[in-house]
Amino acid sequence: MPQPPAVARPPRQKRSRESLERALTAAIEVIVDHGWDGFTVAEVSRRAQVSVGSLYARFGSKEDLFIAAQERYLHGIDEECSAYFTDAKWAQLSPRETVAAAVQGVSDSIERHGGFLRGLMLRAVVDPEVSAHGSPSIHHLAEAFSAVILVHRDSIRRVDPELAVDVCFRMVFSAFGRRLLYGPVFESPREFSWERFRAEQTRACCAYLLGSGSEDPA
Amino acid sequence: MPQPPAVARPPRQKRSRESLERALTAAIEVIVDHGWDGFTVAEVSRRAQVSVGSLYARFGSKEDLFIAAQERYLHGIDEECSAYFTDAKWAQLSPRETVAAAVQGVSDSIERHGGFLRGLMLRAVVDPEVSAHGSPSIHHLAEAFSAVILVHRDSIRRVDPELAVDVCFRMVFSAFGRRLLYGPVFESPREFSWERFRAEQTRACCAYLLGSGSEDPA
Amino acid sequence: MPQPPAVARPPRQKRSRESLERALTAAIEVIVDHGWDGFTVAEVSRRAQVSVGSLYARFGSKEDLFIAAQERYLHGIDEECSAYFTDAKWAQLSPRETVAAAVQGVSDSIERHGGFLRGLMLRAVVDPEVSAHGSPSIHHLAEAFSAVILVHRDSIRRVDPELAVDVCFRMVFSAFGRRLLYGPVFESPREFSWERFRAEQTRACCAYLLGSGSEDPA
Amino acid sequence: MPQPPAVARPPRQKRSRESLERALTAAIEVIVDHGWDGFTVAEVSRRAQVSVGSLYARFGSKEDLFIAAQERYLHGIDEECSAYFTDAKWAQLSPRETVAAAVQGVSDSIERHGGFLRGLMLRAVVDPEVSAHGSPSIHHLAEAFSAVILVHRDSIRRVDPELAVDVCFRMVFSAFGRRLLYGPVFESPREFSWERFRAEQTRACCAYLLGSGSEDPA
DNA sequence: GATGAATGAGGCTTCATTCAT
DNA sequence: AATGAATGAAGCCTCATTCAT
Repeated sequence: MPQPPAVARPPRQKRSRESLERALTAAIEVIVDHGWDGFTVAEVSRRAQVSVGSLYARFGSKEDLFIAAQERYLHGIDEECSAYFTDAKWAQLSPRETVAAAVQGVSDSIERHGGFLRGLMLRAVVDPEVSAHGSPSIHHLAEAFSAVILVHRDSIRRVDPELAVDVCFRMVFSAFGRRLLYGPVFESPREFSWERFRAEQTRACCAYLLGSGSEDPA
Repeated sequence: MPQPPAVARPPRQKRSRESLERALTAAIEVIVDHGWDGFTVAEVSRRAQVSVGSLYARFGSKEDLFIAAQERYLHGIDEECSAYFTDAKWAQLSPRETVAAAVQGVSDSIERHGGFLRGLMLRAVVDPEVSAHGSPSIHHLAEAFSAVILVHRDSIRRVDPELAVDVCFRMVFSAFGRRLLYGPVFESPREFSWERFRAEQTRACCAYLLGSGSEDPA
Repeated sequence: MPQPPAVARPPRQKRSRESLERALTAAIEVIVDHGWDGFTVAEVSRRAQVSVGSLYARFGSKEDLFIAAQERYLHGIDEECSAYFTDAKWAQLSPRETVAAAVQGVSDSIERHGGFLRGLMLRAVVDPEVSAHGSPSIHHLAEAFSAVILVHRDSIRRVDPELAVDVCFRMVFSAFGRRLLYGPVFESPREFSWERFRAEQTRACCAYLLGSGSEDPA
Repeated sequence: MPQPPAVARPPRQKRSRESLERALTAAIEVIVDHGWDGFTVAEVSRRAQVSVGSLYARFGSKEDLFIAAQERYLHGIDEECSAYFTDAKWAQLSPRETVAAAVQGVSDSIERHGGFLRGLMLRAVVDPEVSAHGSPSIHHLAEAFSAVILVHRDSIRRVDPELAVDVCFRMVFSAFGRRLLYGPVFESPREFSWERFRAEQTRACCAYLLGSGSEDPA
């Protein structure tokens, strides 16, 4: 599982730790509320009640501040993800139910953290550091997703089940990520609710992984 | 099919048409080479050998210049897309081959125009005008994709074949679009070639649409 | 009386004269509608349906265009003024009535042409050419104002009646001019209607020129 | 009496207060030396030895900088005005002398601050904020002018002495303001010294307010 | 360490004027 | 002569980063 932030210079005193705390919280809020375009050092300073100078003392640059906020935020997601995917419930699910629940885990996570993820994904396109620091959390999610499904490895009708599950994860993650950034009618005028979209993704994954029997009840 | 650019004020004289041409070409180049961040009015002016004033005479604002470049570029893609999807070859393909070729059409288009599309997609997240002007071309592609596959409607084992094909398009487009923006190992450390990725997308679509028989030859 | 425009290069052909005509009319309209800030060469060109090049061919610079428009406009005012102040009616008026009518003449003229005069006065502060070209018309008005009042020279209880009348004109012109530019409550919060203001100006002039007997009926 | 500037964000440190000081001083100088047209942010920055960014940190916009300079300047005038009109001398003056001194107070103030007032008045025509922020100081002057004269209310032969005095103030202020902006021969070719002009204004006011006895000693 | 004022490069846009057609 | 496209200097403003206190 990804580790806590390593970017910021570690603070020694309590007061310092608190203001670092506020800085990260504020940075996240700014991203959520105003997106990357509204993410200015001055705005974070104002919200965090931490001086610009301190921010630079701690983070070195705007980019690093962003990355630290990102790590902080993703750390939270990681824990959520771990909690979701290590629950006891999984043991009792059928392959099909497992896929459904796994897809739902990914979908929910993206939907719930949409505000921040928008800013993050936008930035990751352009800034390799952001991309590099964001990747592990997604890998972690991918890993968890794969693990629960691969429990049913025998039901997977693919030569390379690991690969197949990986492909599923990519499909699902891409589809929801895209929807998050561009809305439901960017690629196609047909509108879907988030739930319906998830249901279809699930069906597609089942069909791909589990093969026959996944057709609609005709 | 989407229409040619309507954003720029039409020039009257030949010299003028040439410089408009240069402006659009330069704008596209700048986006390809330096992305949105490098897309400054001054830079386009320099590359196009067209004065800033002329750009504003023609496009009114930086945003409009971007959109005009976008329309110009997408118009080219639209034509490519139309050419690809209206070819005679389609008549002779099996459902499975049809899906494969359709996926490949989308995949190739995205790969070939990756440079520009990166800038465009990045911008579409934030600027609703860009999004609105970009959408039709993707809808056009979606339509073409759907049309060729729906020829084999009878082979589709879904209650709502139109919807199913739409979902496929979204999956494929999202997956390739994402890979374009973030590279092959962003979501998962497992590396894929573009071709392999396409092959798996195809399998997934076949499984989802065509049902049994789509398993790997075990 | 001031002469017609001498600034613009005289046109030879009819078509030319017409477009020069349109240019001047348009220039005036622009000043009236959008003030000096909206007075751009491009805007005049658009309204006049005369190319920018032609405007420059004719007027040499934006400043000269403005001055030509000014002369054209003021020429009209001059004629109005002449008409007003040479009417037969004056012969039958008492000194007091004469002052009242003269003040009204000035007041009406300023009010009626307020739209253009605002732009003109604003410009005259800053541009000596504009000031120099505008002056004669006001001098003309001053002259007419003085002339009708000086008919009653014997009633004027001042050592230097010419000077006294001149002072009156300045007072009246300044007061109305100022009101035109700044509105009724700029100098003092007490509001006046334009008519009331004129009435008081008249009283002041009468008091100053004609002396005792000008008090309010106590 | 109008209050000191409230527009600029208050500085916390000494260095800061000094540079704010320099900014305002420089802004005023620029207006005096080059008028509104020369009042550019860059020029103020240069003169004040204060960076553009600092100006914006403090004033938010060019307009606000102008208004802050205006408030600063007018505050000085207000104090001068208060000093002049609350002096003990007034108690000993006759009505006629009082009017003369009051007119002189207005006249001197306008003459002394001509440089700045030109820029200010020019701007007030076009910018309602400037107008609104300038008005109170003139109202203050009007109030002082009225107060000293209304001490002699019994000598004023007008039904409404307050109104009459107000009218006088407007006449005087307009006349001097106009002369300031346009010079002595704009309305009439007859040249006057500033003093002579003031003398006549005084006579006119006396005649209007005090009635008979104001004739020139024939 | 912490603060927040100061810096100034760099971005967008306007518009008077010129000049090729 | 007439046209209107082209030019580019100049203006306003933002914001990442530095640095005096």
